[in-house]
Amino acid sequence: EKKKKAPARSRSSRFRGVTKHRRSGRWEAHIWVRETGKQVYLGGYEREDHAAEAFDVAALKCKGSKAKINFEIQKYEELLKYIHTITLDELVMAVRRQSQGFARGSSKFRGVTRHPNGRWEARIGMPGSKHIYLGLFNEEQEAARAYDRALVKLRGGQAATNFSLSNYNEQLKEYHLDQHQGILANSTAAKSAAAAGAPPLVEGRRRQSQ
DNA sequence: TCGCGTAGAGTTATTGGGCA
DNA sequence: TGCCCAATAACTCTACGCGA
Repeated sequence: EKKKKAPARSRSSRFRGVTKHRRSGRWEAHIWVRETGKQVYLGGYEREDHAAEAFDVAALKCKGSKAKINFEIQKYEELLKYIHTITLDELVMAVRRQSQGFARGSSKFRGVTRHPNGRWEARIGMPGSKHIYLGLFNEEQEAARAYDRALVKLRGGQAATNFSLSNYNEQLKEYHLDQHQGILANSTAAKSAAAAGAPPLVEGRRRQSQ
């Protein structure tokens, strides 16, 4: 659980929905989506006005022509026709693709990077700037699948995989098994048994992991 | 060539100020 | 008072490069 204190706010940009990134110094656009109750990231930009435009487009999709935007609505007349034909998610992805941030990465898959030797390296990030190395692959897709499998094992249904989650039923089962065993291992009974020198409730699993 | 460490950047989650 | 939104901390991903 994160506990933070935010200092007194002062707007970093003259544009609505635009903020300056603390570390990179680049401009980012965000919008609050009432339907989901969540803030949506719209991408990182070199120019403040480009970020403002990204916000405007998303605001027009969310709130229609009544939205409070940074520029004149006439600027988006052509875009408005297109905006109505797609979902908010699609719009957000399209906007992000146009941001500089989306261009990072030599692979089109998450968790996959190109090694200097031309092969594809898969690795998965862990809290505390740690990473799990998953291996080198000749095919980009292979590396992406390796990443997906590892991610599903770690996060289950919450994993943001490259391919459909239905491809990873085995890993999902393993994840649920781990969750269940974790609950057992953390239970009061298990703790008191462990304190008394009793063997763990899930010995088979422990042996497997060693 | 492989495996890994690390810095820097992108993304998400959370907090709290401000306004209706 | 509650919601919207800006700010920012934390997390995650990727590029780069180095040693085995």
